[in-house]
Amino acid sequence: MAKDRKIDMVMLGLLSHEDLTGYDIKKRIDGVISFFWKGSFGSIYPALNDMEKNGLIESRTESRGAREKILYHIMDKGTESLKDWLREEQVSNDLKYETLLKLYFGGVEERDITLHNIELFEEETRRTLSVLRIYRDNLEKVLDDGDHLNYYLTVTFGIDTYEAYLKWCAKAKRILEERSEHPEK
Amino acid sequence: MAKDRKIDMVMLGLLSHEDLTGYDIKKRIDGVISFFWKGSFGSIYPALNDMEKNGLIESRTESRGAREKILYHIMDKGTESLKDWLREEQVSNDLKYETLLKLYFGGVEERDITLHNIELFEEETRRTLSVLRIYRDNLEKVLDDGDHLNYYLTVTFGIDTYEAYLKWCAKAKRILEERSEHPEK
DNA sequence: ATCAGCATGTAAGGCGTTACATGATTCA
DNA sequence: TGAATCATGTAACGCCTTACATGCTGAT
Repeated sequence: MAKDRKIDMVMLGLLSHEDLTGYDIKKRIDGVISFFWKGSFGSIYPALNDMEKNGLIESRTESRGAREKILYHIMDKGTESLKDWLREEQVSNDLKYETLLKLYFGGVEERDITLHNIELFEEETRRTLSVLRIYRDNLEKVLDDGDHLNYYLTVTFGIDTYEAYLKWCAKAKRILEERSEHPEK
Repeated sequence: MAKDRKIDMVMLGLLSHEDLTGYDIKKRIDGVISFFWKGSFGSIYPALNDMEKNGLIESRTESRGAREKILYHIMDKGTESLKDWLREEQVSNDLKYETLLKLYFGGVEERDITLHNIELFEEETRRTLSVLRIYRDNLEKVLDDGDHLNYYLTVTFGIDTYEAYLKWCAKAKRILEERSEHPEK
């Protein structure tokens, strides 16, 4: 029955640094975090309400003109909950690579299709990689701050794995092309 | 409203080679496939029924003694559906790395915790890697067959990225340890 | 005999997405 | 004045997991 909603941890993590609105949280998640975790308004707002009911966070309303916004602040119980999660041994890295599914079952179609799908993946990887490198360059300047080191390591994880993806793409394309030119009987 | 249940494609992909029971499918998914896609009985059996209703697959009952098993066979409509999916440009690679979430927000806890979490990830990666290498060694012997090439490329993707993970782990641990010994005030 | 593995399912519930609904503000 | 962005939410629905329920078979 253990509640297992990781979006709560994402939000507590963000709120441990500053007070934010649901909308702010969404924007933050759409940044670097989206590389390894995603979240929509439909999951953010209900989760914020739940967490407030459970005393993990607290809200206050601020108005600028007629417009109101709801800022959330983390409570001690929220910080504890975040720390407990960090200390849990068990993690689930749930990876759903549709690209690999298509690669694995690509044998039912012509080899060109597989090649094309790899190229699509390659382009997408290249795009993400260039974004991650910008994040890294910015983080490198402020590595002295404790939190920034964590951010930096996370971003380099992304860069290193995406570079490995690109190397694999080159190799896979070469193998597929070789086999197309010199098909075994 | 487009049905987007990828487990259908996994099952059609498996059934495109041989007739299988739901139980067989589960076993296959728990093999190499589990590295990039997962499936439980609770998702497999209902999906098989849906696909039969939609004419993508067909079932027949075989009995051995008093025991019955339901074997599924792919129909032309199923093969077409599989091929259409392979030709679709749009893919979603949905990666949820809880490890990276903990790394990113690890700044609220002591550095030891982050280090420990990296070590847990490293061990897990090492375990998976050794399994993937066994798959690769077996596939290398039968590369002449068309489908095996696809399986081989998929497995090498896993190996290459997992090796990159390990390299990153070593680097990250070194950086964290350096910073702990010579902390910047 | 007993236990692991074969074999098929259902029920409850959690998590999440997309689309919808609403309205204010800012900037070109 | 119109579009983009700020801002908060709900409703419907889809997908999946876990746990439960059941019973056969083969090997030790």
